[in-house]
Amino acid sequence: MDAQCRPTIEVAEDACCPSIFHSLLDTDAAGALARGFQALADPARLRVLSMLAEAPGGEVCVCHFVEPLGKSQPTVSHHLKVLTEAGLVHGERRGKWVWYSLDRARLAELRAAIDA
Amino acid sequence: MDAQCRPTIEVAEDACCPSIFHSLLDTDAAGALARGFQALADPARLRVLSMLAEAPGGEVCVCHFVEPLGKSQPTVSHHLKVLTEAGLVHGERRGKWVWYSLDRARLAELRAAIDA
DNA sequence: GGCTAGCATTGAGTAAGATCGATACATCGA
DNA sequence: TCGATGTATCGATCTTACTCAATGCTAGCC
Repeated sequence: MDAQCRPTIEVAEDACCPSIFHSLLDTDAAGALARGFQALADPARLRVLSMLAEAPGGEVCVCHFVEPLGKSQPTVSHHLKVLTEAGLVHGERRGKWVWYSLDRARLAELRAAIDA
Repeated sequence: MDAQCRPTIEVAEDACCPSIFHSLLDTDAAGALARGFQALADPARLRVLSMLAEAPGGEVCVCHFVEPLGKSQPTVSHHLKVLTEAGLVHGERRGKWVWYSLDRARLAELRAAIDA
């Protein structure tokens, strides 16, 4: 930090102080957002979301994920759990099968956050 | 996989085959997207982006990040490098200082990807 | 009940990421 | 040239995440 280190445009002296940044995105909000993006930060999970977005009926049975993803069944189940805990998808059991669908509202939240 | 496992809405028998999903989001595209979201998946980096978005002049000197983030200088430098390699920011040296600014086009790419 | 099939959980191994102290590099002023 | 300051890199440590084999649980069928 240095008195000569300030934005190139003219601003009030007080405005070039770190304190003005403290309230922009508080630690809790940043953490919550980061957990959401963390759920998107895996190729397999992105492909799961892609499959759900394009699926007829908007839902996909777990058994339909395994072969296209090229991952073991436990690994697929793990990724679906991560997405579920992030609020991005939710599953519903029907007999022997579990069907997953997108939570588009939660996705919209993350998309909106990028604007900030 | 089971013959009785198909979407609840009526579709052609052939449509309920994993092969229709193979081309939705290929492995390379998913990997590139995942790296972008991985860069967003950290509270400190989100706060960096927030500070850049709100800063007068659209740029912030490195020295202005350290105290608000509550991280050591090497850690801040590391996060700025991650953001730079993800194409989300870029830095410019001016004398002793390095100023960082947002790459809003890259951010828009990630935002658009959530729609897919 | 016993069997099979679909899915979730556990445990272990490996890889990747966050953090910081020490240090190197770059720039500026004396 | 030398010292001071801002930033980046290195090395080490610690935590977190991905992956799969083994196992457990649930639902349907005989």
